Amino acid sequence: MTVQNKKRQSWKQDPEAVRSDILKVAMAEFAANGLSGARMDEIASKTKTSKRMIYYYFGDKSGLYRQALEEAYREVRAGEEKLELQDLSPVEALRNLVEFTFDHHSRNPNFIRLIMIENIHHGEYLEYSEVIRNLNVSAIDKLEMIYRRGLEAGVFREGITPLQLHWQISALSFFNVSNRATFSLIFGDSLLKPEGQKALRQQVVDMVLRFATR
Amino acid sequence: MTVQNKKRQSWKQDPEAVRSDILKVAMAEFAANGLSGARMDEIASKTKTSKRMIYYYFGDKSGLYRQALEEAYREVRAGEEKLELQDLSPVEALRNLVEFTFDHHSRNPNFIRLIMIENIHHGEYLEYSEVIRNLNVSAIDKLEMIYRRGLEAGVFREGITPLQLHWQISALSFFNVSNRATFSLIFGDSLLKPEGQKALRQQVVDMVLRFATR
Amino acid sequence: MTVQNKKRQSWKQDPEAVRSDILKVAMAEFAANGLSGARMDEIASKTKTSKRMIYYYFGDKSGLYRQALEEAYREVRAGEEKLELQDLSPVEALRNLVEFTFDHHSRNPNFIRLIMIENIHHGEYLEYSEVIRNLNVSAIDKLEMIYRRGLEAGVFREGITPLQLHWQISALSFFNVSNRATFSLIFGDSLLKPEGQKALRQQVVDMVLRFATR
Amino acid sequence: MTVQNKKRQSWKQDPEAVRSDILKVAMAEFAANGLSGARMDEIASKTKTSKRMIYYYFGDKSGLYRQALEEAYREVRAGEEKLELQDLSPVEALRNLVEFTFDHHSRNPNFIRLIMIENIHHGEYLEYSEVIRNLNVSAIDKLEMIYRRGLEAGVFREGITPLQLHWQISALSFFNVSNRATFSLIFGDSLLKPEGQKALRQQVVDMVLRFATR
DNA sequence: GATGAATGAGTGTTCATTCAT
DNA sequence: GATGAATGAACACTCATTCAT
Repeated sequence: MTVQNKKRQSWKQDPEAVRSDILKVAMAEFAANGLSGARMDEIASKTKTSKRMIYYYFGDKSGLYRQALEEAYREVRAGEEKLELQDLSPVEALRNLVEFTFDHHSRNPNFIRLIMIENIHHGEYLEYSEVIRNLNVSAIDKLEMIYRRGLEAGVFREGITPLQLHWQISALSFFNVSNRATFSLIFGDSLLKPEGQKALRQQVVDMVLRFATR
Repeated sequence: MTVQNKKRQSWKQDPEAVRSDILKVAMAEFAANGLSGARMDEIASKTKTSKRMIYYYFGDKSGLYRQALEEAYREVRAGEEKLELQDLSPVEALRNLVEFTFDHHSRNPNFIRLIMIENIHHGEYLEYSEVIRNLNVSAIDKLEMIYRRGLEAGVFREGITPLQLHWQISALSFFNVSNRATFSLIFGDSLLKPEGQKALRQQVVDMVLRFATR
Repeated sequence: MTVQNKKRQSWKQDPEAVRSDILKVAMAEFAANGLSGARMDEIASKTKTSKRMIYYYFGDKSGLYRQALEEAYREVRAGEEKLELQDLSPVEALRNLVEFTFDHHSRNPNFIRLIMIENIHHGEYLEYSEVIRNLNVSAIDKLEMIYRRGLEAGVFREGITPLQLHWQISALSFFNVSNRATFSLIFGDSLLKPEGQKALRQQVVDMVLRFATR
Repeated sequence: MTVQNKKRQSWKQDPEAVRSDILKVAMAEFAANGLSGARMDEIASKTKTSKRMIYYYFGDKSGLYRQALEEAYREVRAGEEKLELQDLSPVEALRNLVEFTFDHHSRNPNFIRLIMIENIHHGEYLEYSEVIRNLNVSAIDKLEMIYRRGLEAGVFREGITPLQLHWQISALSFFNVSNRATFSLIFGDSLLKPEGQKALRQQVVDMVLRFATR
């Protein structure tokens, strides 16, 4: 029995594993090279299965890309679900949420890159995906609750919406990953080093708290 | 005389105009489709000249992309030069700078998109461009001066570097353009409408000022 | 069923036949026009398959050229293997080898032309081919044996190496094909006509034997 | 006055120098890269003048190539004219002629390469050149005289024509240069080193003399 | 379900040559 | 005569996708 046969056999009769293997590879390739930059041959060769299976399961390149994007959202949001904030004071809950978001984005650069790529494509693939929109309300729900509790406790000021707060936290956390390449080329990598990141993180938290509190 | 002749004749022997025409088209095409997504044929057809001339002046696709990116930086930085802040109080100067950056990014989505694309490519084309790095110190210089004056006047707090301040202003202004597609698909377009943008702009200014002042 | 379908179907799923068909065409085209002179489109159109398959099997033009060159060497050396000399006296064996070489080169002008072309390219494609170097020792081996036997029998003189002998036989046999065009243009085609060739062949044999014998 | 102006001025009003400069560059480029391999831009840039002048003087690429080939023949034949053989014995004269031819080819590899290239092109450019055919009779004339004197003196044997003798001398001298690349790749460079060349030269002379003499 | 072979439309690039000044 | 700019046809090569077994 050849090596190829072995490889083939180990995946036989487990379609879900095949799908998942392909998706994992596709996410990495699309994140690394963009939609038009990624190569189907390259994706196939890094897969445990064959090109035929990609088309079998995902239809075409667009389909694969869209599902890779959905999978990326799913994974990231699954991570967010674990965050427990209800037992904290509003200020502490907000602090935790900001820190978590900052760290989370930082640890998932491929996710950030996929979102960048999707924005380059004007969100046209996200548009046809019913899966994704549902995944994102939770982020707002959490903020909604924290903000309401903070208002009631008199520690947050009025005139801010949870969506705006989410926008600001996202902006500061997203940019930290998305623009690393150009920013460090122009201004050096001092902000990318551990100490630089630690300071930025601290300031981002500080910034949001100062903004939200009275 | 055919249409082609007309087109040809009107540009003959004006190399700078030809170069500039090509660059303008290339910036738009690369911004719209990315590096691998953009088509040389498409760029050429939107040009007043021919594909052959693109190669004559820019060598290859990478060369055209790199110079389009450089040109984008040049144009944007040229806009920034006009900002006059020295006669304003530190707080007003900072407010003006933030407002200007926010508006400027908002008015130049193609510039933002080119930077996103370059980040997707890990900054590898910016890396070989000596032109660009020099263009960006002015942004920091302005902040340096404002921050120092604010410190001396006792209105700004210590422990912040101009580079960090620049990072934060950039993050909030950049994200507002870069992530419009995905953000509005997920959370609706309320923040993109004129009132939404007006509020965000106000909050970004507020955020930075609260962060920098005592 | 269209002509294209017919053509396609008859070759489907027989990779070795496809490869071989391409190589045969490529050898002829490169021999006729040189490396830069040959056209991939022309090669493809003379093939039973498509241009795309050439790239599938051979990578690029250089790869096709290199493998065509290798194949040419292989075919020619395969022909040489059939030569049986061990039962002949040293003089007769040498005579046979010279005659064979002269005739063989004469019957394989495309092989000669490919070698000319490769020399024009400074042997740079042969350099990266491990295949070829191994194919050529047999020619020397044969001469080695003949020469040694001739020395022992006292019919050959000392002071000649098999490699030198091979060089001389090759020179006279190679030039006869390689320089036909210019030589006949300048001096007429008397040496190319059957009688001219017969005389030259006789003289080449004579020359080598006089040189090698006491 | 710019450097370019200077360059231009120095050649003004000297068309023959311009022609000659172009031809020299063209010979080298065609010899190095072949007819289709050579680039008009490359030739022009190595010239002291411009591309326009090449087309002005030589019409097109073919014309330039043909005249470069003619010039190469002219230069080489001019060298041969200097050979004085009438005061030598027939055997010494023949020895000198062989040695001279061997050395001459060895010292003019570009000439050899141009002839190889022209043979690759089936001599089609030489065909249209009246210049060249006249240049080559002298080589035969010399041999004619030597051979006749040798016959009369009883030192050369009958049954050989001067053209055949020229063919043999040419073959051995030409191959020594033309096939260096492939021969040394396959069999090592021992025959190309000074000692190897010295021995070959000696053997070529030996070979021709043994062949021609009784 | 699995694999290498096959496809055609397109994609970036190059070349000899000519034009305008 | 001299020069940089311009041209279009051709050229090598690539890609997502499908077929045969």
